[in-house]
Amino acid sequence: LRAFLEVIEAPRTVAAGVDLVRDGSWPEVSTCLLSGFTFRHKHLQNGGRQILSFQIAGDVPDLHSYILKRMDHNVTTLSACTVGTIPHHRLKEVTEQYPNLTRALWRDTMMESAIFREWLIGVGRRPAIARVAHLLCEQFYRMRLVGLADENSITLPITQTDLADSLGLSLVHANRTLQELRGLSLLELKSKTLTILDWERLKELAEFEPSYLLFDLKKKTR
Amino acid sequence: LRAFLEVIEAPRTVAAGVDLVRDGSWPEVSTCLLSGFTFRHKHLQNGGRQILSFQIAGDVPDLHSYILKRMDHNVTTLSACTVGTIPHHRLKEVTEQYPNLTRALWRDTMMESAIFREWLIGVGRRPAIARVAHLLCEQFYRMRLVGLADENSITLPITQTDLADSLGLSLVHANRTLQELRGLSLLELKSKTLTILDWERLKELAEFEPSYLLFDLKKKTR
DNA sequence: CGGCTGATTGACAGGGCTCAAGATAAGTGG
DNA sequence: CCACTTATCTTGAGCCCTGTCAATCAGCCG
Repeated sequence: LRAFLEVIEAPRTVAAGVDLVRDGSWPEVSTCLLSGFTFRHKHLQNGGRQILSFQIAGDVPDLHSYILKRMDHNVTTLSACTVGTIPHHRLKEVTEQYPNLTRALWRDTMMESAIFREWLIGVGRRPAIARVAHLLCEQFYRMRLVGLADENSITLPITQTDLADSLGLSLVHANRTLQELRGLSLLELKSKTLTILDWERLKELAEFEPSYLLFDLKKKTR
Repeated sequence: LRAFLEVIEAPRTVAAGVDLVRDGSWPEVSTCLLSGFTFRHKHLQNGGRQILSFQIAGDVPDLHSYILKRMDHNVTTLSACTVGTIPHHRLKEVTEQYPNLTRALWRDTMMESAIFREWLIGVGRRPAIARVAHLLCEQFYRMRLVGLADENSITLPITQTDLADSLGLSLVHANRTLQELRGLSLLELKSKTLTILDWERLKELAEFEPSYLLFDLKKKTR
């Protein structure tokens, strides 16, 4: 871990809405997100956009450019962020030296893969309300895991447009679905803050089963 | 690579429709698919099923149980298969010894991740016909890459039910969409064989851009 | 020749989309 | 701190893509 921290160069701040990496590019460095939010997304020919995932502090949103070389989507800041740069050649050095570090990064890739699978399940088979609920559960849970949550709320600078583009919904429908969740007194999402009002019922509605976010823990929390 | 092949134990044949690994289990071994087809999938409470990906010869469908320990979905044979077993402890030995092998496996994980992203884009933002077309393009292309394709056809033992569950469609709609593609003379899918009739038009309809399936190739084929 | 699994069809309903305006909130320059 | 601009959020209306329900056909196998 120490070795990994060593290869992070030059932390800098970036404003919201800035592309960190572009679709189709061949980066020589990866980026470690130290604070703030970023998201991956891709634009389609028909003008649509699909958001693929959100990253929080500690994530390396474009780690895969180290392995796959070519970016197949964009990474953009959702809020103002602090990011550090990791040159690929340095990454190569430390991963060859520390197999444990490699395994940790690989695990990170695996967990992200698990999140993709969960999203796919949602977009493919869950009705809109469960989809929205699930995404918000996931976000809350992940941030709680790394200590970025208050008792029952998190900072979440996601607009309804972003939500819609993440879940394969239209903006209008995302809005109405959110209103429905609000009407059920399950949660509140306004001014960049998500507040969970009834975790148990929300979890049930979303069919949220957080084990995919945990690593090697036979015991589940909450 | 040689080291990797060494750790594959006891190849055996498995009939179609058999679960290789179950959701929620904690396997001690992974499986290498030597011939045939498998797929990952997960069942939902409401009776629905989402297929997450298909594997072909050479893939390790449950590699991630080595890293994440717990399976968060099932892996089932789609056809009769030959599979080899890889004990996790052996995998640990060789990956610690050969960083290049680790990188190759990691890359495999990354590429699968890229495929998940592509599926997510499809299910989230593409209309049914493009979704079906895209999946079939992908399957054809991948099999061609590893030499499992004829000039313009591949063996593909996918039922329409499977197709529907992969793409977040209903069986009925999958059927009609397939008929539409057939009507456009773009492809043919019957008796476990997919035949591409007009690759260019199909590719265009699907917005299929195969670069996400390639590794470190600046030049694209076809 | 029954018994299955898989493919098709028809009819009908509904969840979610599109179009089009407004209403709010947030951000900015002066 | 205000006027103005822009981003976000809401609403209403109408329709269409896709789902559900229910049968009917077709192919394969013992």
